[in-house]
Amino acid sequence: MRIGELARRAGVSVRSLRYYEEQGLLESERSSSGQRHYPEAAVDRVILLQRLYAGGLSSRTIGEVLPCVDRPSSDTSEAAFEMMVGERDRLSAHIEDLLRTRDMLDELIATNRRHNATLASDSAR
Amino acid sequence: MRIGELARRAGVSVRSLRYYEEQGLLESERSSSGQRHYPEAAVDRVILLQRLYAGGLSSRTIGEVLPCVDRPSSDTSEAAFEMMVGERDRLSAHIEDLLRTRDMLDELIATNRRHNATLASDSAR
DNA sequence: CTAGAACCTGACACTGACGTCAGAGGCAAG
DNA sequence: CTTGCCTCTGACGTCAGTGTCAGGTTCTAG
Repeated sequence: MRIGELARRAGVSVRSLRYYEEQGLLESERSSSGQRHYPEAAVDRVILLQRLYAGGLSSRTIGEVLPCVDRPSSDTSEAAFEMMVGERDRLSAHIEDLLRTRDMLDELIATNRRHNATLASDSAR
Repeated sequence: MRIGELARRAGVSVRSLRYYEEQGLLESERSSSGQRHYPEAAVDRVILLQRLYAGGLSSRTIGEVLPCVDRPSSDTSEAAFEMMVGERDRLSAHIEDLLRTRDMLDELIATNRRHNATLASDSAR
């Protein structure tokens, strides 16, 4: 398929796909006229990339981790595996932090609700 | 206290504090010579700001939400309260997304471990 | 054949919370 | 008074993924 279809099916912009290729994260075959062509599998690949980006991994980090995805065997660099584990831990810590922030927001919301309820019952008298 | 001490105690840079003030998120009294002075409470205020930033809120959004923190009563704009609830929901969705990403990473890690274990036992024969 | 959609490369714009530097003034200790 | 550290304003730099525009080529439907 060509880049436009891939973009639609993976839910990203054409610009992003070209960027991923530039970063070495997505391959394409070129037709004689220079247009990119992708296999079916590219859709899942792009979705995978999106998920890693969503996890806060940078292009560089994704590039260093991808070998573990493409060839999950011990000939895959040990460093890539360690990197992946490290990113998982970083992500876990980040999630914990976000949970704390959400808890704080929940407390603020509850406090506001209480105040409003109090004022409402006051004015109802 | 002056800006340097506040920065140290709240664990942020001096630059950030000035930025927060510029964004209307942090007040300071100025000495006759123009230096900023802060009360004790500023430490907690800055930590609160950091937590909101950590939650992915922008300066503008934080500014719109702060009234709920400073004056949690119904004279606080309804919009500010809605905004806070909206941000909580956005944050929840974001956390869910990160959890999915972490699950994916865990699967990848498990797959790699299995392959390595397999190869190790093969080579042991 | 032709119009229009899709594609190409290259490059600059953007966002936002800062880092960093310059040049100048402020303040406590010796 | 001076040394050295802190602070001030103002302004430009950064990063990274993506938007967007320009100017040109290619594909496809009719």
